[in-house]
Amino acid sequence: MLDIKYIRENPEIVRQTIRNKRVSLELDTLLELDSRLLELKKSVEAKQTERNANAKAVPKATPQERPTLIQKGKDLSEELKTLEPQLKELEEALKDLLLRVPQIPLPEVPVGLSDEDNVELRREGTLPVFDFALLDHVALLEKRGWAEFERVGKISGSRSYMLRGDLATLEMALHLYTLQFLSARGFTALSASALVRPETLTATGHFPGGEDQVYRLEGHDLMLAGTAEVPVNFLHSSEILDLEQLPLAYAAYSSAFRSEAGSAGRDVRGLMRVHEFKKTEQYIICEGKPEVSSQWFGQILQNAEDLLASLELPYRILQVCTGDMGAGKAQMYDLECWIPSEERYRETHSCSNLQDWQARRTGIRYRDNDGKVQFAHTLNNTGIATPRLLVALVEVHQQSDGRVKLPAALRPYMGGKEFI
RNA sequence: GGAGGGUUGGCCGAGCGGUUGAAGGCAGCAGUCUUGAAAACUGCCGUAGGUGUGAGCUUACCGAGAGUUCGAAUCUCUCACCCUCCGCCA
Repeated sequence: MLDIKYIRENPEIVRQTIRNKRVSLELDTLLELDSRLLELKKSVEAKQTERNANAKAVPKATPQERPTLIQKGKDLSEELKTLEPQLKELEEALKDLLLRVPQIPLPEVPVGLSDEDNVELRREGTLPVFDFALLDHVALLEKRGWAEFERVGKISGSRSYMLRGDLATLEMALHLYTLQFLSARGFTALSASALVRPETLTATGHFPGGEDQVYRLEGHDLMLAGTAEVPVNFLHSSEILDLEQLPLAYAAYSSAFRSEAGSAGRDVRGLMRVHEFKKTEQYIICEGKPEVSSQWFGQILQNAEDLLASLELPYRILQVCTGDMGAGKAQMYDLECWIPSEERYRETHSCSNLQDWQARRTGIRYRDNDGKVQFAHTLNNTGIATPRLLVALVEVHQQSDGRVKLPAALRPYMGGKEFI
């Protein structure tokens, strides 16, 4: 959410952003609604002032004057009963539109229409060379008995899976490793539930717009979040924090649920795109200054890079363009890991700086050194998401005999084994 | 799932249908005193909006929403959450 005052004062910047981010929104409708609301509000408040003054006069009035005052109060109350709902309606309509106004991207963000316009910043790591016929992860997992795919269809339908044996423990090892890795860098580990109220998804910015991506529980006002960003963001909703409490850096492990509506036919096989996965997410709430959040952006990007490097996985970094970045984001980089069987990089991490866009929706504020209440900035980046990362891991580190060589960093978490 | 009790400002806590945006305390800020600090004393000290150069004026908000009333933190209803007991359960 942007400050309505900012929108009033900078309509052209906002208009341009709406265009660049390919958001469907009529800014003029919003501005017109805003001025109508302001006008109506003034007249309602005038009536309210009158009503309050009148009501205050009643107890002081003589018994003779009293009936007149009470009648006047009744009349005012009657008028307000028609005006107030109108006001409320306008307020809600304006809020609906305000929730759709995108965050202004940072100046360096490339303008573009789709993921094709994302800019590759660099590639890291060495691509593996195989002197044998490499297996894709599905073949490898089947060969090693590391997953259930077909049988699971009868349990949970398509895009579901079970990990078996060493791969099941490897998944947990990865998350434990990540949690400890981030804890060592000052993060607070969280094990979060993905079960959330709808308003938490509005607060993050997934709603309005992403409703069809989210599973909802029949008969309950609860949904299954697609990332721990959702519950963690709402942890501090409506709070006014002390400056000393910031930054809050969380490493949050949770299940993540995605309906994958609209991606039928894509990545239907294997572990690449599933309905339920496990993710350890980096989530930052920091002081609401661009230089502070930008520094954190660099830090959580670095954390992810260091994790991937320690897992000995080649990856590349993409600077995501305006058309592909999501309404709330001021800046976004994707990390993509090399998938040997596909001979291409696939997204495993998404690093975002929302600045105050999310904090405004959520009401995450703090008192600055002057005692003024400010909105915080929030950022998030994947730490590790499985099983997608397992795809890269087993494929890159596979051996000719079907074994997988574990990167040294993971061995302590896998009983010291070098191979599985 | 059943029964009961609760939800008030950063925290604790009072609150009769009218002069309460809310006593009192703590914390915080400023000042007096002091070489300095502490103590003591004095003052300030919720959020969001409108309006005004400004002091200020004004509106909303006492878990959320609706209602009764000239007037609601105070009364009624619905919901959410918290606590206690019972049941069930990992």
